[in-house]
Amino acid sequence: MSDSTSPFAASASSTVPDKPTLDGIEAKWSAAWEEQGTFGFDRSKTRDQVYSIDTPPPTVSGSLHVGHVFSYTHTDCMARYKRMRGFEVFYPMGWDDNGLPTERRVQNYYGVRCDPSLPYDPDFEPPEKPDAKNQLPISRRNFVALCERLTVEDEKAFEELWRRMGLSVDWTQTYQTIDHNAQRTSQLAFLRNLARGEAYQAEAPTLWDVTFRTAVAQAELEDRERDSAYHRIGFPISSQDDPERIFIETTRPELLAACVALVAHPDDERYQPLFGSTVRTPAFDVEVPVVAHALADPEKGSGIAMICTFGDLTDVTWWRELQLPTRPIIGWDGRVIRETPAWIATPDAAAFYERITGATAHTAKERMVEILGETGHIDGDPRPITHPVKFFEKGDKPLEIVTTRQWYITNGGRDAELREKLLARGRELIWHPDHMKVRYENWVEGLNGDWLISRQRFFGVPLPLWYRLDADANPVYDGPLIPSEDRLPIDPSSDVPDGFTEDQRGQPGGFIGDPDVMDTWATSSLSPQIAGGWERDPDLWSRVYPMDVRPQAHEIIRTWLFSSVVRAHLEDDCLPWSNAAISGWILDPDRKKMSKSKGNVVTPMDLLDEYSSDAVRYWAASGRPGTDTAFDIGQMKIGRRLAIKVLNASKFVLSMGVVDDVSAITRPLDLSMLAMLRDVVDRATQAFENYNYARALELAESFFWTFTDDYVELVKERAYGGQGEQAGASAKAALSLALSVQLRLFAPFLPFTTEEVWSWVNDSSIHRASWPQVEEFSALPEGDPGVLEATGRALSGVRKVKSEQKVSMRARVSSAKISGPGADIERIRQAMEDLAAAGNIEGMNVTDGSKTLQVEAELAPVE
RNA sequence: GGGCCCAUAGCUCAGUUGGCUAGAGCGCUUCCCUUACAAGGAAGAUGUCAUCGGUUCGAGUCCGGUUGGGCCCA
Repeated sequence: MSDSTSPFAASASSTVPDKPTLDGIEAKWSAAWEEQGTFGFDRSKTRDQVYSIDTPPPTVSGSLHVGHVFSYTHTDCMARYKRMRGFEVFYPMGWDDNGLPTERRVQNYYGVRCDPSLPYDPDFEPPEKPDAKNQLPISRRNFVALCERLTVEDEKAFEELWRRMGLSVDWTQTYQTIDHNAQRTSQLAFLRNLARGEAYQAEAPTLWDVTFRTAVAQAELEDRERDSAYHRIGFPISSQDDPERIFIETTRPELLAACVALVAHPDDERYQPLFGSTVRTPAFDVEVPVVAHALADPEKGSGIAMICTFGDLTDVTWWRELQLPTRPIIGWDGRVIRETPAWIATPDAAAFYERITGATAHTAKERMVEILGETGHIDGDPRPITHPVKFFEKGDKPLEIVTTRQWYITNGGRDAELREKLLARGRELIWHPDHMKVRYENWVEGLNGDWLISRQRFFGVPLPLWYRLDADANPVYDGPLIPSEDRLPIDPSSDVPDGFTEDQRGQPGGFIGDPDVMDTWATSSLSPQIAGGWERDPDLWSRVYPMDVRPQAHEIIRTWLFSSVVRAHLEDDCLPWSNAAISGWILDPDRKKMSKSKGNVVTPMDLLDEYSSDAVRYWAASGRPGTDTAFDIGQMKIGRRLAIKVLNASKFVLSMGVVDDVSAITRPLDLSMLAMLRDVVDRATQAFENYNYARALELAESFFWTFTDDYVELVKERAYGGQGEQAGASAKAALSLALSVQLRLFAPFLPFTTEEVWSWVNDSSIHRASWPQVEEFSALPEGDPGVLEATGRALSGVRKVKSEQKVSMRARVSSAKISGPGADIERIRQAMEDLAAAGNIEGMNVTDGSKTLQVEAELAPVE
């Protein structure tokens, strides 16, 4: 850390280049930082000296886009600020390769698909000419190996971008969400949840994606508006002598065979007489009761609905609360189950069922409508409607609801007391911006079940469990077999539980492994534990946890943020971090969210090449926390201009010679400029403390323009020695201090440019220098900020005359008359020599009089 | 349907706990090669602070309604 009384380290000899440039500085300095270990984490520091960041691991199989540059710059600005404040910054980097996006990418890239029934082929090589349409089935282990192979490539591209952007990450602290440590941590945390009764398995209706053939959690759902149609279907009333029929309207006639009841609102007078009686399902002739429930909407359709196993989540509620039977007809492949169900009893009914068996939901619907038409049970034409349908956020077929055995972790969705505690955690967390807290609260309050963590996928962390097989080789789900913690991570499909041998796998009296992997969020929710060395490196863990900040985007508050809070609360009864910094989105110029599917994404590396990393960072850092920001090339151009200006202004100041004796600063104009700068330091620091890096940048930038446009112009002649040695020393000392402070104010935003300049006069990195403090100004006599402000306005007045006369700014002014309010005039008088020099004014008359500042100037005749 | 955020110059946005004549940059106009900077610099023009009402000595700012936009949840 530099001596705070000295603007620059005196030891370094000044090496100011003739023509400073931004070209190549990214490569130069990222290599230097790597070599010098500038951002290495010093683990001798204790928790109170550390600022730890729970870095978002990017999905490496996704494409790099400008949104990455945007939000990661925000975090890096905070990291660099905290580092300069003297904190030891723990800034690891993770790669999120675990999960479905990687699987899909591997399928397309190599033209393969995973078939877990196939044996491992140690000599397998992927096809040379992948055919995405005709994918080659391979074993799970081969498939996972390809996933790992591809993610290594993807990670290189990300790391290259991060380094080029200047993220001050400690590159020795990296992790992958699928690596050995992440698997061990996820499995260990799960076993701890299991031991405490927070993880449990249940046979329950489960949202199911038929394409990926996996269960989906509430957090992964999204509603999509879809065209559909109400089909009006008549149900005969059971009593023999009643020819009347009850008409329901349904969008899912294909589930008629799964119907278990009809339901109407208890207050609905039309249907009250029917409650307690039964009707018969058309075609299938199954007797079902007519029941009452408040969730039935009298306004919807005919006001009476059929309850099926399971058409939607309301069906699940009715089924649970009214204790209705289970009659599933949709299988895990999304097709009608081939075996005729027991409740389809008559030969006619069985023949009808035969016509829909094996069909997709879509086809079954068409056939069912046909059947009902033939039997005269359908009334009129379908009535088109649009309605919201539940989808897996990564899927493209409507979800089905099937009953399966799955693992869950408690998250307050079924436990009011836990929910209240998690809501309290949300209030305890400091949100940036504050209003994002509401997203969390809305989500937690709306939970309607526990967290389903089983996923029927391949590239993920396996559930670390086996089940005993009974004498008939059927699994005994009670009392799963659990590995000891020191064996983790395990893969139950190849590892063997204690007390068994491999040849007992699948045999009567033997065992089988749980075939499922965990939800990716079950791993990602442990990113602080994975990066911070939980149960692996207690020393590190004690220095970094709970962490200081989780930076992330707002659309994953319900997933990543919430699940992380759940894990930390359950495991350590604490928040995983004290702050959440929520970044906004990048919008294209039409104010649409930028996304790959819209084809409006810009390749970040090209931007960095064109405008320089600091310029792009400047644009990113001007996006306030939580605020969506327009993608704006114009801002990058300004950033580039600012960076070049910093180089040139620094070259000027440093070529004057560094004067690091603050006692030499005596002139009112110099003290005025420094008084303004002192205030900027104070306010920029406060802004950073509130995570408002954008405000800090704005303050620094705004001062810098005043500094270069007015102050430097005013003192230039004096600094060159035009007013004697003492006056010159005051200017030079003020310039030196101001430059040193401003470089450090800009360092979090323009790390390359400021480091380049710093290196001309320092041996050590600016990024380990101390953040400017108001104490650096405390040895100075008090300055009046108004002197520079008023004198600057007077200088502008002189320039205006020259501009209007269309002459050069160097043109001589033979006489200038400046009048204005007494206070302004008093201030201008204190810098009159500088003003005369900057304006090239020979005779100046300064009088107190007019209400506003007036400048008249007479140009000297051109010789 | 419930909730949150936003609306300021042609564009992108600042505007702190209410306080003098509402700011910056881009773009535009007119100029200037000046010993830090032509990838630069100077000067200039540009506003019904979405709208209606309220509180106040005073509202871009606080409160309520309306309109428009975005997002989250159902």
